[in-house]
Amino acid sequence: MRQNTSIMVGLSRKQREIQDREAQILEVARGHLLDGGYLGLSMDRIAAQMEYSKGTIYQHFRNKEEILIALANEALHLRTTMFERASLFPGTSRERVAAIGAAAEAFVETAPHYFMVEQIVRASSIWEKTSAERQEVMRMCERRCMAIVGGIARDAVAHGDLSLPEGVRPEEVVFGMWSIYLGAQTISSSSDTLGEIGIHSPLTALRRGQNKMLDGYGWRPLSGEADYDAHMDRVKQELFSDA
Amino acid sequence: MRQNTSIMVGLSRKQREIQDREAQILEVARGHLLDGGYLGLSMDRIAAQMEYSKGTIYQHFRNKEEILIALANEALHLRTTMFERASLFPGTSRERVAAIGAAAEAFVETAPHYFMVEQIVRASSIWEKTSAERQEVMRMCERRCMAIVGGIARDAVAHGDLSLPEGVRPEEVVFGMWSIYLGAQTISSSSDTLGEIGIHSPLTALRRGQNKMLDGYGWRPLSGEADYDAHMDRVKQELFSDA
Amino acid sequence: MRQNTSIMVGLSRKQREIQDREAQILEVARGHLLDGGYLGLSMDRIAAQMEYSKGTIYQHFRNKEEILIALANEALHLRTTMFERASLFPGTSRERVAAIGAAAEAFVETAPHYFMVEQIVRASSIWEKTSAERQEVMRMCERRCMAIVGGIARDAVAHGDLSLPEGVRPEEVVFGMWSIYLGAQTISSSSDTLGEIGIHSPLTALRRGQNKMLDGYGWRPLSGEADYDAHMDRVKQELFSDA
Amino acid sequence: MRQNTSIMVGLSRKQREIQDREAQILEVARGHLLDGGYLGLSMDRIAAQMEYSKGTIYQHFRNKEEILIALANEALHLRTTMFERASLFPGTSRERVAAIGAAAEAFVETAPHYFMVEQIVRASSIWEKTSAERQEVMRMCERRCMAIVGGIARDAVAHGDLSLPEGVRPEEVVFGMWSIYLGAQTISSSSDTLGEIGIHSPLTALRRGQNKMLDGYGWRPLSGEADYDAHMDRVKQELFSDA
DNA sequence: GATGAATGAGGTTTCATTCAT
DNA sequence: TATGAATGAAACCTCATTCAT
Repeated sequence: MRQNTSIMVGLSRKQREIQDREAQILEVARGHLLDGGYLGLSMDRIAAQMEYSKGTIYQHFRNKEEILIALANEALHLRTTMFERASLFPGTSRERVAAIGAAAEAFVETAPHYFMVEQIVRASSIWEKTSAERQEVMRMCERRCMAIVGGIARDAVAHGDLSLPEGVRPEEVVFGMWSIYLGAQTISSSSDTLGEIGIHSPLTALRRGQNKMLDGYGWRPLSGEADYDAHMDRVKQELFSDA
Repeated sequence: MRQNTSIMVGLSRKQREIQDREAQILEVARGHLLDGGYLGLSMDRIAAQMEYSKGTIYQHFRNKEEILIALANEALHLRTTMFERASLFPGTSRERVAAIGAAAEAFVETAPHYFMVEQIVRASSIWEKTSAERQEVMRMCERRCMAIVGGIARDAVAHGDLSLPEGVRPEEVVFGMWSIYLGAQTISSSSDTLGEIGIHSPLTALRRGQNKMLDGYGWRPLSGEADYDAHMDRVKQELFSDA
Repeated sequence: MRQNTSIMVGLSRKQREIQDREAQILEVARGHLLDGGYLGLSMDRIAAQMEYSKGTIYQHFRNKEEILIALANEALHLRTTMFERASLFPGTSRERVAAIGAAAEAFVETAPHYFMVEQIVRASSIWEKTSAERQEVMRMCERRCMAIVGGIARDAVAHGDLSLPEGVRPEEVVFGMWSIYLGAQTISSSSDTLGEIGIHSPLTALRRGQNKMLDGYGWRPLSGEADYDAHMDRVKQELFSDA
Repeated sequence: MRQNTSIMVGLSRKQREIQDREAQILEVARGHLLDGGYLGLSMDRIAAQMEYSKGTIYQHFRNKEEILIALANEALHLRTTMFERASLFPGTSRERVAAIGAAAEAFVETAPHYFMVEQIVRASSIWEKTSAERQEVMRMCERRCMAIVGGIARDAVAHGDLSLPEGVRPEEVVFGMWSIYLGAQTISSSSDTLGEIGIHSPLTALRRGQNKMLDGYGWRPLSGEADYDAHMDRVKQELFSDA
């Protein structure tokens, strides 16, 4: 998360403190966002909790939205990183998409605040106030994620694991995965009565639903049903259990 | 949309006026919500546009959140109604689920504000302020929607159109559909650069993705690929073109 | 000053109170402006002193600048009224311009805050934030003042008291008077060491300077030097001693 | 404009640098003042534009007001210099006063920022915060200007070009000129609708008004009306066209 | 029942100034 | 001597909510 560790080598204590301050602010902001949503995020509150003055906060972030965007950047950064690691997990193309799924699960589980940030940013109409350069970073990350997963799909096509009908682009398959994951995770995180309507294990449901979709597309499956779960749990365990 | 017309039979003129006013308030609120998000919703603004006083608004809704919940109720009500109509569309079980998909599409297309309301309510942490009774209405509607689509899946199982593996409940399939629709519609409505990342027709992608998933589950398909589109467009045309 | 007295007839006590509140706010604002200049004017301070809440102030004036403009309106209103009264003072045309001068003096003496308001408004770059309609009121008053004094000059020309050279419009003479009065009063109110540089009676100097200018233009003079002072003092006494 | 060049002779390089920096600060401040008024002047902004740190600025000027005063000093200095040059222009006493008028015009035209600075300093209630010694410099300059123009008037009296009535001091005539110039220039710079109220050439009006006043005082005139304009334009051309 | 003035906490933002490094 | 992070008071403004008429 502390993405600038390398830059910090060789700085004086004071300089390090300053570098850290930005990260601290974001940490606090993250907390507020988590238990208050967008409205829970307030410069006043951040300053109060940090025991810094409001002015100090403003020296790091020109306005509230910049904080939100910075958090979103961090979120996308983390997601991208996790997707990248997952995409390199050795195995068949089907195992590699599954690994991405595992990464998506791990993302929500280990960094629920970041998932929330993404949701809020998606919903808010804060884009006007935001500096163009930060916006660009966001779009870049989105493209990157798409590229990673899209690349696996293209590999699958190239290796003959997946043969798409005329006029269907690999990105479309990715869109399907993206949708089902986003939808399922949104529902899971916002509904507390899933059990009542018969969904006892959203995670199982999500995994199976997504596998069935890929099966439907004709993506060469693993040998047995249970293999998916085993594989995904292994990916989570090996790649993301520390985070 | 004036969903309570039937309730109003037998009320005095005065009582009808009151009922109407409530509907008017919600109408205005809906507009504000649409072009300003949650922050665009303000009691002052509603009162101003309605040419009623703030006090009057408060006589109908104890606080702002109540308005939001009322809107959410309307939204769910509409969705439920649309799903019900769709579920009655004659045809095979596979045609009937497809009809539900068509209803979900029509819902977003004809009532984007309601879709937005649902999103906002899902994201907000307003639940504490809300009267328990209104919350209950919301849950009821959710259950209802699930029951409708779940019913189709059970029918499919009963008719041998769909045979689920051991341990898989029909609700799980519905959860898959729900996820993919919610995810795809969320992405579509919040990202303006889908084209850039290779998704040129989100609707096509959504329909195919969902169909592939149902195929994957082994739900007896329609005879040809093109049939789905034709069928869904027909459902939208016949059932929801007026809304 | 309380320019809407007539409107207030027939209003309930409560309604009168409300009407008055606006006037009270302006009164307080006037005070702050007087001993703190533009920077001394603050919504918070007004609210504090009035023992009303900030919100209440904002219900009367959308922003700080509106208060300033309202004060400027009052100022111009008063000035216009005083000029009108002066212009009707019976006598020769030369006596009537002199009466205007007397009015200008009386204005600064009896309402120094309003003079200050005019100065501040003239200097500030607040014009963008201001509602167009209020701006128009200001321009109207300016035009009105010019018309009153210009009218006297035209009368003088018509009666043969003043014969202007080819190409000189009566408004030009008014501009001269306006300039000399504005300049002299500005200097007087902002310099506390005039004595040191040899100006022991700015008022005398102003009166004589302006008279000499009108003499220079060939405006038919009063019979003797001392007459001007006597006349102007009389005008001030008779028309403006109460204000 | 760099008024302290002469002072700088004999200083070490270091000392010169410091002197220069002070001048640079003022240059930047002048710009900000011009397009933002008093509120446009901010230590942060100055530091940012100078690429020096705020602390450094504070080493030169104890506070913001000191900067303002320094600018006012520069303004008065320039005005004094211009008046001095004008006062030395050869010719009759009437031509020399006219030359002062020309200088006053040139001042506003070539250094509108300084005119603005004078206005701001005159209006603001910043006097308490200012160091006494700087204030004294300001007063000195004011006295100096008065002395220059007053000297011309005294010369005129001495040469029999002007005979003032009993009890009228030459300074009074100067006060008249000062007033009319300050007033006319203030109006011109702050009113954008002079045309609408019949003042099409404020400069012409100002020149004539002031001439008529001096005529009224009996100051020996030039031979013809047009001579004034010609003379003043010549003074501006010869003495101030470079500035 | 309707009104809308009043409330006042809460929010964002700016800026002159200080001070440890 | 230069720096610029930190300060914190103070400004502007908004808005959900209450309550006397």
